[in-house]
Amino acid sequence: MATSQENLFDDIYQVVRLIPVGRVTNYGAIAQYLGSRTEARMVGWAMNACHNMPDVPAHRVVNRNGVLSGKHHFGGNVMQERLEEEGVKVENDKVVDFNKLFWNPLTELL
DNA sequence: CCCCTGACGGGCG
DNA sequence: TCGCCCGCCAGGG
Repeated sequence: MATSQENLFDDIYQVVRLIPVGRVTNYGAIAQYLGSRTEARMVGWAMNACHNMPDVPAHRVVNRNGVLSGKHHFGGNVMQERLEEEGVKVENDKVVDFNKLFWNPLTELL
């Protein structure tokens, strides 16, 4: 513990936890919000380690196309059902009206 | 030590 | 508008 890397991961989880219900965001937005030190891939990588963080709504994080790129990691269509349960319509593994449901930490959070 | 992959994104042709 | 390539960081073989 006390490693700067964990701090970075925790920072990513922090932002993801701030995502309101019924809203979705993309990896690049989180990375950009944290700074250039983080890249979209790193966010995804952190999400891969979020298995120890049940409070991290990783299902609300999709790619810039609004596609549930990480749904495969949730197992079956858990990610999709999770989003629909929160009021987010998902069709063809893609978030409907992703443009409207998009939550930008750089704009809405800051 | 070297190579490849990965829950991505943006730029160029 | 669609398709392809490069870049970024980290972990595994």
